[in-house]
Amino acid sequence: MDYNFHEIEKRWQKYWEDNKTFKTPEDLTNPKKCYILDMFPYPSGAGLHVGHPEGYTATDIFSRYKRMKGFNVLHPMGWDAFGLPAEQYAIQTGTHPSITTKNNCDTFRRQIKELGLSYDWDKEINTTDPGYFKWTQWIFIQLYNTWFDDKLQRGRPISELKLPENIAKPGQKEIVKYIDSRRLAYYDDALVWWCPNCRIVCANEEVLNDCSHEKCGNRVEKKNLKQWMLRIPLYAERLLKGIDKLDWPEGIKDMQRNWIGRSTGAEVDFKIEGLNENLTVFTTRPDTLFGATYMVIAPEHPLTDAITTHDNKNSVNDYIKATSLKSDLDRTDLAKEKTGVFTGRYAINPVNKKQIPIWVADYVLTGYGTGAIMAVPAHDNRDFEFAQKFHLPIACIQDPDVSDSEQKKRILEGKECWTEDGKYINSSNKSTGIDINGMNKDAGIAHITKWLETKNLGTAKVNYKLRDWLFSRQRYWGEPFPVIHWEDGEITAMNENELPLELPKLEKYLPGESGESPLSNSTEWLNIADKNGRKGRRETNTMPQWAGSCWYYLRFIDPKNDKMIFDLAKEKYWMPVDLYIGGAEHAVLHLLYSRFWHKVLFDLGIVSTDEPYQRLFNQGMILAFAYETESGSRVSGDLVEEREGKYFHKETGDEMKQIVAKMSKSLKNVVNPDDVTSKYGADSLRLYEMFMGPLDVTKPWDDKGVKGVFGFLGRAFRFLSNPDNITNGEEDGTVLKGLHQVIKKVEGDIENLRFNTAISAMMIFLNLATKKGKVTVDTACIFTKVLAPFAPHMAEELWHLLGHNETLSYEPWPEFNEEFLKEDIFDYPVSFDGKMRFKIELPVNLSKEEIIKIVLADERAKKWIGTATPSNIIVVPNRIVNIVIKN
RNA sequence: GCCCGGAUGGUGGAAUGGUAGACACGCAGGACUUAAAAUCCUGUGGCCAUUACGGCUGUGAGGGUUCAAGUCCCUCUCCGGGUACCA
Repeated sequence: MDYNFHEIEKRWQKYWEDNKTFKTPEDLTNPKKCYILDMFPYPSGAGLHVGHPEGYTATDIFSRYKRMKGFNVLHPMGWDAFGLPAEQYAIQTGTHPSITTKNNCDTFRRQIKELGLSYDWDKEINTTDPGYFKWTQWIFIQLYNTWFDDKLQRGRPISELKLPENIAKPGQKEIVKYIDSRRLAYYDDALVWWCPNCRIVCANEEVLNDCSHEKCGNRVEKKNLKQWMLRIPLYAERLLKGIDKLDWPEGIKDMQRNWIGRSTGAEVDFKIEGLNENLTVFTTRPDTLFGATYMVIAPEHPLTDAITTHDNKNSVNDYIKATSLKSDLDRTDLAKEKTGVFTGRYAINPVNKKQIPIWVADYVLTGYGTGAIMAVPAHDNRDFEFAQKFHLPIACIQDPDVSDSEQKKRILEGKECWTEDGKYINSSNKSTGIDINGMNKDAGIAHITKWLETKNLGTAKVNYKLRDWLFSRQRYWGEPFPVIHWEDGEITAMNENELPLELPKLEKYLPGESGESPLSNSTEWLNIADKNGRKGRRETNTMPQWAGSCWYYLRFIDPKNDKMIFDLAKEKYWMPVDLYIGGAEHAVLHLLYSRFWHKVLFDLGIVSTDEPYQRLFNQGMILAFAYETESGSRVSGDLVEEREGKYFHKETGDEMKQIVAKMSKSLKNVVNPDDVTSKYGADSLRLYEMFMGPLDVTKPWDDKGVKGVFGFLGRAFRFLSNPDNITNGEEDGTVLKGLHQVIKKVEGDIENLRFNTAISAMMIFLNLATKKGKVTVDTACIFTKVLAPFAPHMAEELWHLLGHNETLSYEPWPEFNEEFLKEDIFDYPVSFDGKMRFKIELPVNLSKEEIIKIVLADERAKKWIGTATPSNIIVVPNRIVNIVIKN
């Protein structure tokens, strides 16, 4: 029978839909549950990309396999549908983003259904649906009403926050200020990039190196806007510790650890000459205080103005202005030369009372530590570079552990920087009574930190790179904040029963005059009054796209619940997510934000687990072939033709080099899954994407490769659908062995997400079976079940042809029998000095001595040994024999 | 600069420290066909032989550990991704 995939796939997709085959079980008593989650897509206007089905197929195989293993499976899909493109389309055409979004979701849903993915469509969610974002807003209110108890290391309701006496006395204003300073969500000024031409706030990535806006080319500037911020650093320690328990790729765990960036050190107070203020720095190397020869503060440091002396005001102000125009990329480029200006003022180094100058430089950032550093040029590369440029003193205080005497001399003279360990020198002072000379780094750090603490000059301190999360956007197409700004300055969160706060319909989607979002144009929506006539204004910022994706996995559990965020019993049953697959681009931001929200919800008793995603896997990007000329310029794919394995430019005739690059419109190398399914079918697309290589590596798409798996599916179908090939009675020994090998291999590979080798094992079995020409009904049924998670449409069809009336989606997964896998004979490779020379078949149960005896008696062994005497013979049972001759 | 990956035939890739190149693509030859497509069969890392189911060589480069290294360790080169000069 021909492999008519069009007909087969259509029929079974309809069957699954009509019968709701993949409906999530309601029975919560089955102890075996598996929650399998994809990173839900942003439904872009371009439709599905071949990158989407890669992860979706992987989770689908896993889901189908787990159902056959008797698990209750939750496998949902939805849309992360707030976002910029729909808003920009609205600005251009006036089409409401909800219309664009709906159309895009319809396309995505159709395309996904055509891939035969076993989602429970009753669980579909959409982040732009008021029934969904009602609860996103609700979570925001929870964050707003939560503070972090440092002692207990957990979030607690704001009502449980005790007021210190000195706060309670002065009055209501002080109390509000104090409480606001402890909330996880707060409202404050923050700097953002602003394009005066487009009247719009720009993301970092939209700002080019020369500070121009990539869309219009005009110069952008920094602007202070009121923004909502989330205090994620309070959870830094919890987020860091939680990583250890997770079954995630080590590389991703490392990236999260580095992002949180815990470092231990000390805060040290420096007296400022002529000011009644201290300059506090954070340092990981308090041991190098004796080498601190100057200080640097960030241009934005709150004391910059006070510190700068009259004579230096102009140069410092000019410098601050210049810095504000630099892009982050510019400022953080290490290759760029260091810049800075002297403030005219000095601080006093607490360990030796020496006067050291205070400079302003943009290599010190205001967001990290205290925004000020003590500079130790002899032992820090950046400080060294800066000191050399501005001729600041360099004092070496460590005798370096180097053998090269020339290098040692240079370091001791302050002509080279030394950042490794060494015994301290020049590190004692009689008046302060401190002496660490002769000590090594660890002892030095401990000693000085203790000294600072006893003298009240500093404290041991843990610092994190993780910064407060800027949580608002000046956009229309996002979740409105459920808060009201009252005319008297009070900010209140809306009541739960007033949610959701929906977006108003607008005539125009252009942003407001002063950088406010388009929502500021909707006066009717914007202005409200309370029952006492107090006037208030709604928040015009909206939430970032992260908001909806931070918690969507929770809503999938109970998406239609309009009374609660979800049913608690259902949450308890399904959480945590057992397998989460998506792109590595979310390694830090989404996954960290989401863990943060989850931990807050856990602290508030809303969710039952401390972590949301137990097992995570990142799929690799799918690239495509592209072509470039000898000089390296890339050429659109439709201008290139292949002749005899080489590639030529259609117009110039030049030979082109085939390279691998990201799919892009400009290279015309985007592969559309619809084209593949119409030509080869969904099962072939699924199988190819899994057969291309390991799931986690980036790999190039090759249309020719689809033919390979298409051929395999065709052979399998033609062989198994032909009754002449299916027999009754006993199965042949080699076929039976091959069958149990493939069951075992596929099972292990699915558990470890190694689908490429699982597919190759199935190919090997099919090659074996077709060579034999006949298999029994049992064998055919078992192989069909093994194939089912990968090529579900064809498997259902074969299952039906083999005489079954029900779907095989819930048929028990076949069990392999070790008995059939046992070997009597092993073909030993015999190697000499590690090089394999010949093979010899031996019974598996021979002793090492017997094996040596037989091997040495073999003519081929005699030839290789010659006149030499083997010095050693290694026998690894059922693996190898190695005869050592040399020496 | 720093962090995380990676480098194996013409191509995608396989290989618990134990036979390098499974499986597939491509290519070559053959069968079927008037022909082509489809399908099936055979071969296929390179070099030397082809009298031998012979030899030599081979996993980015160079060292090391080991009876044995694609795999472990060190140094280097190149490529991909991330990036916030983190004091």
